[in-house]
Amino acid sequence: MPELPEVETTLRGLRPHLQDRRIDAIHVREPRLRWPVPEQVRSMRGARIQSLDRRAKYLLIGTDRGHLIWHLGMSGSLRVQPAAAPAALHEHIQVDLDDGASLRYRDPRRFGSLLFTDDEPQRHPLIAKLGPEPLADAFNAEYLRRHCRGRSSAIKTLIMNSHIVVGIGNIYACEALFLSRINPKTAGGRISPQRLERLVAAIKSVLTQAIAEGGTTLQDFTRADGKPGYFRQHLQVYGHEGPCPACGRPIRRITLGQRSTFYCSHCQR
DNA sequence: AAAGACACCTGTCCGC
DNA sequence: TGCGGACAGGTGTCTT
Repeated sequence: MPELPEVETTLRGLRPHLQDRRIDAIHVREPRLRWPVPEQVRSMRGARIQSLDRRAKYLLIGTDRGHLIWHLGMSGSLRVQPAAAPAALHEHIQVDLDDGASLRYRDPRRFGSLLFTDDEPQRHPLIAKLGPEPLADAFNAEYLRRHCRGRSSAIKTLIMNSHIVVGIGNIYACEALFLSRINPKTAGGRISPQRLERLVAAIKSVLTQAIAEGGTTLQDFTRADGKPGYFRQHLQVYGHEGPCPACGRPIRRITLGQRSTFYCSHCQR
């Protein structure tokens, strides 16, 4: 479900509720997530939350006893509710705080994960080899060119590859390619530096706007306060099969790397 | 090394 | 109303 803007929205919503709180209890109702929830998580009772950060689509919760590393997968969401509120369906984890509130993790498909590390989170095997953040200066046209050079993969799969750049999922990959007028199927190695420059700018632009709108709610994404994100109304091609907003010809839907891909074959070349 | 398929799991929607 | 199939915001792992 969540791409970078949705995770960032979640982070910003959670921070004021979690910062400096003590963990009074952790209920793991269903440990069978993408990886089994480790035993150390259950023993975090009494830990003090000191920091809340994001790396790629991972939420990093720092405490005086180590870090929780939380990924929302396709269908995961985190919300703050009173500790006494009943658990919803598929609400697998509940973290009770010392102010009577609680953090609730709901994830119907269980593709998400909750991990623990007592090391620096950026050294965790899942995080250590990730590419740069898309909104950081390190992600620029020269960087992208280096990683596209000589590659036959479709540009869409390259920008969705977290070892090249993190945080770009199916929605924003489609949108950024539309904005930069690049056909998603084009081999990365056959795109000019000028067009890669446009693509980088489009990626930064669409992600920044989506964060400002609180992310995209398609079905069930909610922010920490339960409200939806409002970027959906700005989507130009994702989920659309009607007329292209630029030229009026039909938006095409194809499959690339086993993912639905929406684009305009007239505007995007 | 790179590219592509597959796996994980549940819910929803659509056509018959 | 029920059933089968396609599809869904992610990503590590396996095979070529």
